Amino acid sequence: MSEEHESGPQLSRGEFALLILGLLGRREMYGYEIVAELRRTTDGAIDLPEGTVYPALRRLERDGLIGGHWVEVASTAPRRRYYRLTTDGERALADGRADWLRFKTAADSVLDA
Amino acid sequence: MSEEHESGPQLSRGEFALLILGLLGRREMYGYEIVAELRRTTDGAIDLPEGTVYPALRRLERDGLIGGHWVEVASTAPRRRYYRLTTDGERALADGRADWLRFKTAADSVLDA
DNA sequence: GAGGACTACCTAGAGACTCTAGGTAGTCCG
DNA sequence: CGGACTACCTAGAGTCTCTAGGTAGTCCTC
Repeated sequence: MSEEHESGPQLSRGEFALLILGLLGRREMYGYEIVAELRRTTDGAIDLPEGTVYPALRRLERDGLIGGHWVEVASTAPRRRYYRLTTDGERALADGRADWLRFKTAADSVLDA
Repeated sequence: MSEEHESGPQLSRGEFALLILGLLGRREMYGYEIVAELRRTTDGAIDLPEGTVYPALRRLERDGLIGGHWVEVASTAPRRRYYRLTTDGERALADGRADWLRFKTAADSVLDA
């Protein structure tokens, strides 16, 4: 009673954003690289289309979780927008990791037993 | 080249539907019970509002993954609509479990390392 | 030198899902 | 009578993912 468990939205709402934060927690990366790295790191299990990633990056930047800056690579090649975590982003990543752990355990207990 | 990995939509699109299938893989249940059982089984980590569960049940039934039937409990109490997995539902649950395993491993490799 | 593949970015719009915030209707308790 | 509980339901807003493109330059191959 009065527990008032704040629950709120469960993980899975923007689950992919957490994966992007996870990658950016390692080092700066640019959008195109994130797509490739996600595919490589997960052996192809997670393969987000660019149309999913670029908007997600803009949302994350808009929300102040990541910061981006343009980098000219060569006069010939396309420039890249590199992103890194902000302080808020690091906090969100830590929270997200905890949520993921909880959710994973919970889902396992429903799907396995 | 020609790899053409069919990828398709990742898990997380309708992730909660899989949890419902997981519960129904154990035994017949009705909507209100599913909400409570999900909360109980997961120690409150997953606490779906009824407004999420009832529409999900109707989608699953519409898609032929579960079948429902009304049961009168007592002349006084509200009747319940019990659901059980269909053959297609069992197959979907098996596929979903495999997807979940892949996704879980993949997400861990992004979030941990 | 045309076609294709690759690096990088971008957008619009459709579709699907989750959540909020209710409502119905009866029971039981204080 | 107010509140809590069992069970069901819906409408609408909001958010996200995906499809399906487009831009623009480089490089390789036939």
